[in-house]
Amino acid sequence: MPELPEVETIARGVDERLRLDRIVDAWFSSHPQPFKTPRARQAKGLTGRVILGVHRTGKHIVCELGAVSPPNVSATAQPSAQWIVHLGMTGRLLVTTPDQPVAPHTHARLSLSSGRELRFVDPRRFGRLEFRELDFREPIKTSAFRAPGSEPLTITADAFAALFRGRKLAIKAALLNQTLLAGVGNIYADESLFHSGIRPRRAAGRLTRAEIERLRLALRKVLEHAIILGGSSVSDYVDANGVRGFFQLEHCVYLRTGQPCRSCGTPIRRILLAGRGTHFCPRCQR
DNA sequence: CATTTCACCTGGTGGC
DNA sequence: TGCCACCAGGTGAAAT
Repeated sequence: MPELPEVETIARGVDERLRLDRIVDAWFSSHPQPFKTPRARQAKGLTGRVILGVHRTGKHIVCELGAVSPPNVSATAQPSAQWIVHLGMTGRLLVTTPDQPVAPHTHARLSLSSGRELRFVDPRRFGRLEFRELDFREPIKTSAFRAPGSEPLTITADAFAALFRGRKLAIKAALLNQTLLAGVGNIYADESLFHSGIRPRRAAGRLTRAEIERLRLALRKVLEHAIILGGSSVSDYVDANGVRGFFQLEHCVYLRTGQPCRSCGTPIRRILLAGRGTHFCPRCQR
């Protein structure tokens, strides 16, 4: 479900609603797959902590947590632990009231002192939940979790070009590699390649400097626009409040196989690349 | 090392 | 209606 704009939308929603709320109880499902940190350690680590703030890095949602005691209830307090949520393909993170029906495939329920709940729901169980203690002797900048790749919203032209230099793999595969760029997935890879007029199969290292810069700017623009529209709801994505996004209405190629290109009318083509459905306009993209 | 393929899961859709 | 093939927002391990 979730790429950078969807994850950003969810993180902002959870931050707005749960900042300075306190976790009073934690329940987890019996399926082992979603738990990168064992359930018992997560339950023990989370219970009693204050949520100081929630943000996104790559496709990960990071909840900054304060110490259990003393009850430091200030958003500027130093975090002592983190709860890291990766949504995989079908994960949802929802702020609910306890009386709302529990959806099938709910794997985590955090009860909060405000009376609300934070729920993690994930039918396919590709998502992951992780709990980390932070070393208080280290500055927060070095101890905080960060996704490995560069952030596509802020990367410079030189750094972006350097990612692809000498690489023989397809540009689309490079865009999906999270150790290069953090947060780009199948939708925004296809859409940004369309807007920069580049064929997905082109070798990353053979793009001209001008093409690479077009791609960087198109990618940034598409991601920023998608964040403003609350992400893409292709089938079932919703934000932390259960609200669908609207960027799917702006898709030019993704899941538009056979439909006319919005720019030239040529039918959109679908190929398989890096194991993923890949959509492009054979006329607009060279 | 770089790159490609596949397994991990459930659910929805469309053809027969 | 049922059955089956195929498709779906991701990623990490294994193979090449």
